[in-house]
Amino acid sequence: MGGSCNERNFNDIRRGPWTLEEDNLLIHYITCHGEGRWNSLAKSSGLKRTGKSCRLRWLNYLKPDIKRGNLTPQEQFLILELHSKWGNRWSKIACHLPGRTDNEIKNYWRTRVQKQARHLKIDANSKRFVETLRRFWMPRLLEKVKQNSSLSSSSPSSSSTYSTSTSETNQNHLSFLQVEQILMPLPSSSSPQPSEIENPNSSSSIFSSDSISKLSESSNIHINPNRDIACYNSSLQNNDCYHVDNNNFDMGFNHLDMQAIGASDMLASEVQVAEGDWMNDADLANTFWNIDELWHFSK
DNA sequence: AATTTCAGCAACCGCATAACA
DNA sequence: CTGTTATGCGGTTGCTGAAAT
Repeated sequence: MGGSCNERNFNDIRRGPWTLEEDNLLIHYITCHGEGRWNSLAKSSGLKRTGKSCRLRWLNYLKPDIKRGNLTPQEQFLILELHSKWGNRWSKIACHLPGRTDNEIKNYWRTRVQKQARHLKIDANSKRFVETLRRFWMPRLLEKVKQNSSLSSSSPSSSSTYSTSTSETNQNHLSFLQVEQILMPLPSSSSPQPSEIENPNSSSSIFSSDSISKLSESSNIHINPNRDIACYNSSLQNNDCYHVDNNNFDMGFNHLDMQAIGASDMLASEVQVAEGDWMNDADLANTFWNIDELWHFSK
């Protein structure tokens, strides 16, 4: 184990950021010989890097199908949902987001999602936080998907967005309808059922076990409009404070007016139904106000 | 304008496990 | 079966650039 350092003088091993020359060397070598056998690749290619380092650079940065740029709302939605199912199984989650690496998803979770949890003063791995995401953040992301979808469909230049599966840029730009299609009807009580949770340490999922792969694969499923989305959209229509920034797919939380949410009886009651334990907590109001702070702290 | 702080991301490290001799 | 090597995964670190002071 860890033979690379034993076999080569430690001083010969380069560390830190990769140079353009190193990248080109690695790309050229893999183009000619294929990937894999990383230790021998590292030696044969002339790179003064460990096999591990070469593998990581290739998989996380140089591989041709790697997608760059901000995560789309669809991708963010998938991450949140899959994480609620599987926890920190980054590579497993990444399997459902073509072109995204486990490292990227992990970074997204740590820098964006956990930041929100910190501001809310909620443990990011807690059921409570997952419920908050489920009630406010994920509907918000779906709303963005919807907005994005309607924009795309109304724009002649992007009319082929969802039919061009080979387009790297648009691979994950599912329409709102497609996202909506994977949503399953909520059970009468939206509290998590133990049988629905693959990871006993994780929290609830509002989706069936295969709905996520359906989302990522964009397959044909009957439409089951989600009650949360409907309620949420309804609340949005009644409040001008909410706005959508279609050019910024970063956390929707940043722009939500939580005073509006806090004033929404519908939302509050929905949450209480869903999560009686913590929402009966006398801290309910404070929680909302903490979320309110969040908007102003974030970004 | 200079300095400090902070967020985001690329890269590294240790461990687990698969593959192989 | 056992030991060794290769690979993959998840946690952590540290660099860089932007924002704040």
